[in-house]
Order: sequence, then C-alpha cells, then structure tokens
Amino acid sequence: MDTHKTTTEETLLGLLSLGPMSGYQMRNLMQDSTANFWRESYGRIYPALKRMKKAGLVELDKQASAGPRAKKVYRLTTTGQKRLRAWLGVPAQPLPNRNELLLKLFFGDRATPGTMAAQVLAWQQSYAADLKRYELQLAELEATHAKHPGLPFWRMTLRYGISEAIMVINWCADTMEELKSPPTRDKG
Amino acid sequence: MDTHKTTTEETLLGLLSLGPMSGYQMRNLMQDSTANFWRESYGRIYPALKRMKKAGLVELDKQASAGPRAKKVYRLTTTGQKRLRAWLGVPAQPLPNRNELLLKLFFGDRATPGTMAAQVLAWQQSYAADLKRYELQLAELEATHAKHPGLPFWRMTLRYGISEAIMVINWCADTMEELKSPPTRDKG
DNA sequence: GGTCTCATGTAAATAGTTACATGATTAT
DNA sequence: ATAATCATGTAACTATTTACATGAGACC
Repeated sequence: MDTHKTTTEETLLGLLSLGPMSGYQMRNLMQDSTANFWRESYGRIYPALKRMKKAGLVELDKQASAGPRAKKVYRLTTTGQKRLRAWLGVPAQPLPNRNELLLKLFFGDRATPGTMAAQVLAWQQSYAADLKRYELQLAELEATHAKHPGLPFWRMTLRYGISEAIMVINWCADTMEELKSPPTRDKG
Repeated sequence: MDTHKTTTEETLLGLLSLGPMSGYQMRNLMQDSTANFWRESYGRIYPALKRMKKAGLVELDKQASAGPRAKKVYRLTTTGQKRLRAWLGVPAQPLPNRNELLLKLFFGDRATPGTMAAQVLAWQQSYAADLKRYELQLAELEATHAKHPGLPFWRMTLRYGISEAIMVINWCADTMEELKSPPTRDKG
C-alpha cells in the first residue's frame, strides 16, 4: 500500500515553500537545518513527491534534461500552499521518545560502582558538544540569513536545542553529584 | 529472521533483576515506571522471552498450571545477570528524536498570524500537565519505596522528566514573548 | 576519458505497534 | 455462571532506513 499517515508530505511542502527544489536538495537542506528535530530519508522523499504530484500539491518546474534520471525540480501549487497552511494549524503532538541513558540508570543499582557515573559523564560531554555546535549554527544563521522572514522562527528552534543541552548538562552535573554520595544502603 | 539488535532483551533482564515475573507483569511495570523514556509492546516482549530462555538468559520459575496459556513466571539465570551488568557498562547512545512542534515552528513564517502562538501555548500546557504528573509520581515513589536500593536511581530518572518539563515550559514562555513582538519585516 | 558529486528510484531489511484469537483466574 | 481481568501468543500492518542500481553533469 502507498497510503502513509506521516508528516513526510507536509514536511516537503514546507521545504518547497522556501523555493523550488529537487528531492535531493530537500534532503540536504534538512540535514543542514531540521536534522536535530526532523529527518526524512530518500526512501520516503521520492515516493512522497510522486504521490504529491499526483495529488496536485506540487508540480514540476521546467526540466533541464529529460533522461530517466534527470533532475526534477518541484514547485508548490496553490493547493499545496493551502495544505501547508492548514497543517501548520493542526495542534502538534508530542511524540513518545526513548532515552537509553535513563533506561540504564533505572537499573543503576544492578551495576558495578562507577559504571553509572561514567555513563552520565559521557552523556554530559556529548551534550556539551551539541551545545557548542548549536551556538556555532546560531551565529552562522544570524550572519547568512539576517534578512530572511524565516529567521526568527529558525532561531527559536535552535534556541530550543540550546536550552535542552543546557538542561541536560545541568542534570548530569546534579546526578553525578548524587552518585558520589553514599547510597541509602549499608553495604555497597 | 528472529535476531533483533534492539535493547528489548536487556530491558527485560533489567526488569527481572527486580524479581521474577511474567511478560504481562513486565509490560505493566514498564507502564508505571519507565513509560516516559522506554516502552515495549507484547509483540516484542513475548518473542524476546522465548529467545532469552533458549539462550539461557532466563528460566521458568515453577509454574502453577500447565495449559497452553498458563502464566509463565521468568527468573534471571547467572548468565542473564552477567549480561545485564555488561550491558549497563556499554555507553548509552543518544537516539535521534522527532519534535513536531519544532518542525511546524521552522515553517512558522508561512502560517497565519496567531497560529504559532497557539501551538506553543498548547505545548506549554501539555508539559505543565506532565510536570504535575511527575511531581505526584515522585512523591508516591518516595513514600512507597523508601527503602529500596533502586530508589535513588528511579528518582534520578524522574528528576530528568521534571527538569525537561520545566525547560520546555520556560522555552515556550520565551518563544511566545518573541512571537508577540513584531517580526523583522515591513509588512505583517 | 576518469572521477567526483549530484541525482532518482526501488527492493529489501529492519523496527515496532496493534488487533486479534485464545485461555486461565478471580471476584461477585 | 458470568463478567472482569489477567495472561500468552502471533499475524498483519505500519513505519522507516539502508543498500543498491543507475545515470547525469561538472571539472580536470
């Protein structure tokens, strides 16, 4: 079957609202922008574009060549624009996430001493690296898209990542502190 | 094929380390404890237990009855305990998460005025409810498992949820504030 | 003409949930 | 006895990634 209920199509509509582009370019753009909170693979992008064209949400821009593997630049139709706007108004649903560190920590009292402290430290370092990356990304964004109407919104999503990273780093610090203090049991 | 690379088996080992129980009970226990950061469905639990028994990681406790649908209480073997301990030491990997609010916000400048503010407000309210729930859970945990050696670890996972909720609530407040101020463009 | 990157597309593998079929146990 | 709940198990469905096959265009 080819009927998906996912947001892939709407995501692609959103990307096309920034200007006509090909499926390949959409994937690259996502890797440079939404990768931290949304990703789509070729295996979903190309079939989605096919469906969307059939449904009249997108259309082909003039093509340069015509071979079986020629680059296809898509563009939003009016229907597509309407659909995007409608979707933006549908309340976003929090998705159930998984966290492997918390899972291991939940069983922490079964681990040998020091194991969990090492886990939390590594986790903290990983988020510290993320934080650095987000801050670079933010500076670059301000510099290269200073005039773009999307900038305030892109900034908000980056600030989310920054807030999250800071939260995790602080939680790791607190947690490591507590892991140092002797647990509430007689024998270690 | 029946060879999974997921952490389902290790999760079940962890649960069994708290005491012998059935697959059904494992599911219930997860819903009351790890649901916020880890979940497993029957469709994964039962096949996993079968494999684990075959691999000698778990064994059956004495069964009350013997019908084809009799309750099966599993118990960790020494091999299973070792495997659990080993897994707890393997560095936890951050999993790529999705966030539908951030995705919509990324395309926020295509939305009609007020749309994004409404989205962010609803998100904030959803996390405020989570926060309340976590705080209740924490109080209940302290009361009912005061002496359990796992308590400090369970508390850490709950405090993560609390920190995250507070972070999101604050980010929503900041974001709504910024959405109010006129964006950097000449025409609204 | 070679090689690198851009580019499309699909098949197969992997991951995970949900719905259903069935039966056992417990409380009323 | 009957209903609710506890319980096992699997098939079908949904979701998603990865690997592969293919080819076009640009640059050297």
